[in-house]
Amino acid sequence: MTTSLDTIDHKILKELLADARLTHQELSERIGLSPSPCARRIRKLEADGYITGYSARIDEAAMGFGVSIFVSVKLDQQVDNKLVTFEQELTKCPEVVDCWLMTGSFDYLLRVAVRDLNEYESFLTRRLTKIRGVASIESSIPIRRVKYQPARLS
Amino acid sequence: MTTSLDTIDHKILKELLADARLTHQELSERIGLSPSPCARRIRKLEADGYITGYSARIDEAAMGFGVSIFVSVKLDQQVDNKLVTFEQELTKCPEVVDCWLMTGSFDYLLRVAVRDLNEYESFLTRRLTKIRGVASIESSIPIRRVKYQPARLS
DNA sequence: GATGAAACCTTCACCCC
DNA sequence: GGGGTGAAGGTTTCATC
Repeated sequence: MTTSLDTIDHKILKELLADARLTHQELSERIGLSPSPCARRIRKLEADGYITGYSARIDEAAMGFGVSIFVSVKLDQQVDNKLVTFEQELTKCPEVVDCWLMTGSFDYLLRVAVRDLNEYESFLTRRLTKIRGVASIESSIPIRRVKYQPARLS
Repeated sequence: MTTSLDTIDHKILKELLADARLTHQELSERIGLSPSPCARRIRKLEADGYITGYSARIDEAAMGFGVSIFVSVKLDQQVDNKLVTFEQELTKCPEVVDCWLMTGSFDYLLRVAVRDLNEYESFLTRRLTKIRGVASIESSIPIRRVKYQPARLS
């Protein structure tokens, strides 16, 4: 099923990462191939799981959610049902855009996107601290995103 | 230029966040509109900066970069040229997929995507610690991504 | 916001190396 | 195995209502 990727596949991924709405024709011109093998390769990259979908890039600030906060969360116990409860509740929160289960001194690292610090306060007091098992919370405020790639390619 | 978004615009953004390659026809069926006003609204959302582009979602693990590490970096001084140097060097590193300038006890928060911990070690020793002004580094290893949305919509 | 026609793109069978 | 060609069908676009 899955063979390893060659140079052309890498070029296709790079172009589609930059612009997913490229037509097969334009893509084929950029990588120096005709449209039909191009389309075949894209289908294979999708079937093999290299490409999992396509997303619009949406400007969070334009949407009114220009403030991001990183939140480190510690639970009182790392037992399975506490983790499950926390994750279920958290998945429901639209403010939480990214969440990782961590090793080390904290259990979860979250990125929360909010309108302003008032909205963050109500998220903290009404939602996050209300989840059973949450022992402590530490907030870190970023100034600016310096670099962002949705995924590493090379 | 920018008027606020109505329900239909929100539906369009939601659908394009989930699948950026939807045709205008299919999108119009899902939101209950005909294709051409649908296309007009998309162009307006792009022109007004709500949609900044379209990306393929690429599976980092499939690409061989299945290990993510969060790295907190502190510089010896927060003077402007140290920040500029650090950011320039960092932008060149393919391993660094996400980087934020932070307030508080650390200066930068990075997410690094690597093949394995050996590659991470060589990134640390050969690249990150070689950048002038880096005073200290703390690595945190995630187990699993619990939730991920490229952007908050509501 | 809808309609319809022209231009464009995708797709597939088929051919080639 | 992979890349190219051309024709059929579908999609986008634009003027128009």
